[in-house]
Amino acid sequence: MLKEERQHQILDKIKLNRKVLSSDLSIELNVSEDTIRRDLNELSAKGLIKKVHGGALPKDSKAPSYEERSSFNLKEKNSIAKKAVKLIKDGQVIIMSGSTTNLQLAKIIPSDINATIYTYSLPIALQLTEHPSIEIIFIGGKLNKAAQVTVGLDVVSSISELRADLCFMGTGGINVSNGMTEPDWEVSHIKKCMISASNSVIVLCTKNKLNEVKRYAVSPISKIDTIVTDIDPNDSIFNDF
Amino acid sequence: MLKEERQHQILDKIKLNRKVLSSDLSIELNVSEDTIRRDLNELSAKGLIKKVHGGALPKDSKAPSYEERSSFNLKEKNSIAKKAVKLIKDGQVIIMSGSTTNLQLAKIIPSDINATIYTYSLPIALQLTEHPSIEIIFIGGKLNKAAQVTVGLDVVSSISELRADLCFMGTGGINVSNGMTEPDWEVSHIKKCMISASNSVIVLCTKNKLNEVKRYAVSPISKIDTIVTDIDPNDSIFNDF
DNA sequence: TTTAATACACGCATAAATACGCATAAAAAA
DNA sequence: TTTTTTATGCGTATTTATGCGTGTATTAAA
Repeated sequence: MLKEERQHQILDKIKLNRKVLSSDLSIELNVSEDTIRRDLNELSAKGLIKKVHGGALPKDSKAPSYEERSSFNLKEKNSIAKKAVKLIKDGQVIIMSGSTTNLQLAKIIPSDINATIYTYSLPIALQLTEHPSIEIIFIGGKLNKAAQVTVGLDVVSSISELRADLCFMGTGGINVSNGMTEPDWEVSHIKKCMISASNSVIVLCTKNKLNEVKRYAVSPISKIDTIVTDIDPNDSIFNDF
Repeated sequence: MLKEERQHQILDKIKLNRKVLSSDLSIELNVSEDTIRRDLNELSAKGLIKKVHGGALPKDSKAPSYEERSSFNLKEKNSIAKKAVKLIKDGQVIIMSGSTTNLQLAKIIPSDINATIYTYSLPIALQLTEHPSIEIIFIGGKLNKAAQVTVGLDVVSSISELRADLCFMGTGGINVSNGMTEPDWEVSHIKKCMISASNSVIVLCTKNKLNEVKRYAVSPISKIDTIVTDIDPNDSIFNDF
């Protein structure tokens, strides 16, 4: 039996039984436990399963939880948020997409600011409940558990009916020729709506997203009014822009 | 049984019963208490549970402000939630109002239950994102910061368009002659909608709410299918019902 | 407070699982 | 073909998981 074939069977079995033992597999597939272990280690390295002592389990389906991601690059995100918050003027209507950078922004909005904020992100809405004067409108729909944001047609149609002064959004990637891009189709669609609903579009973007290109286009660079980043303004990376 | 498997079962049991004893687990999982203790210590080191003398408790991870309110009458609320969770059948469509008792309920829904849950409460939705299989639909609208729920016309009209099997709701007060009542006009209106959208209405109600009467009527007792409380079924308080 | 009963941490022993080096077999490339 | 790479199995040293005994800490009862 080919190695690849065998590994495929292992994956199937894990999917079916939610657990496998190296000892069982060794007998079942007529190879030594050593070989099984090597298989499991490879599959684990590819992130397809979770190797444990004695066998393997299905990989924790949840992509790195929201909490974990929010601590990654926290310093940069905070510095971006600090710059972005200055763009908020009293009395504005604002749409915020769900990103950890936006969450940082929500945390630091000065308490004397009055504004109406539309969002479809659970953590951002929850954060904003601590602000004394901001009016929060939550955009309902089907919840994406991993990202803790609502998605789907309801969200799209709700946003289409809005009119906002500002819109803060995170991004999957951005560069000069492709503009803003997202890895998820639904999100890309929602962001298109956000852009057409807003007078001014502000993209919050950490260094690592710059010059990244994802699968689905959101908007050409020309439609973006402001990009806030954590990069030195003299950096050569800006030559293109 | 694999170590990881066992630890996962321990976590499930803590989630369900809000407490476990090392001695019980030892018998139940067929390992020595020593092993159980080592498991509990590991889970505790990972921050997943709180180890105490004799066993372990769930680790509470919510913001302290909300926590304070939740912890009032927590014991009673939890006992109500345990009874109520048994009423959930696989595949049902459920509406949940925003109350701390409902939040307790959301925490202990067994992970093998499949259901679609509509809610307009931020904490409940956030809690449900940790459930592996439940589909969550968040009902959008203007946010009430204190209660962390959406309110207003949007909510009313969204709920009116629904059809649900079950509806779990907290209440401001309930008695025989006035039925269910609420101190807030908007909330009373939303709850009326919930009732007409659901085939079966379940009211979760702590002792102190019984025989209370608030300003705005929601529903006569006749429209309520089930009341779950923390009171002894022989209590004289039930004579009227 | 003193005392008895549990629950606990620690060290050790054991068995199972694992990693590593090496030899060989199988497959692919030259 | 020969050479090179890859996959596999085996022996051995190491690591991990677990249970048990002992002394200590914690809790509850007297």
